[in-house]
Amino acid sequence: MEGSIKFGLWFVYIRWNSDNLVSRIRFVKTAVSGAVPVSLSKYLAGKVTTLYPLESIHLREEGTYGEIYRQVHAIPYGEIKTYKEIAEFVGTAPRVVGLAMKRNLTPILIPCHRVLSSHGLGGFTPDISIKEDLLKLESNFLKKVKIHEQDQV
DNA sequence: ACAGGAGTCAAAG
DNA sequence: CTTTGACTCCTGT
Repeated sequence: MEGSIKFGLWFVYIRWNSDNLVSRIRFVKTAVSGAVPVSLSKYLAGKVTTLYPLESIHLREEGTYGEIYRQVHAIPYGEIKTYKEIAEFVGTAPRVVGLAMKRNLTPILIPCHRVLSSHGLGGFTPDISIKEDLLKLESNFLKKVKIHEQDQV
């Protein structure tokens, strides 16, 4: 199954199967017909913090890249880590983490936007502004939650 | 066998 | 502040 949904100036394309296993997520300029999973549209609307029950094919991968993808996947919503931190945990070089992120077939699901460089944002394909938007989306959601909690006290 | 990354750090201009 | 070079190590060819 496949489909797309608008996100800012881009469309998020997604392809998945009946087991909620996602094989591809991509940022494209023009819409692809078809609906997307509810959890994805809610996430992009800033209404939920989890993509469950969607799962990335990368999590089942063997070897160094698999380790990297699992570590990145474990970064909580709204939090960030550096390429270096991930590299040290997995036991490899920061550049290898960068490479793995560039070849990430399922961004958002494997939240590569939460991995920044030591000095700045780091990169993002096809456009760095998407990375900024996703980070903004998550920090805005967390702010709202805080305000709501204060109301209840 | 080899070149190249979504990186990092120190040193120099 | 910006540029340069050394270091790193996995992947695709």
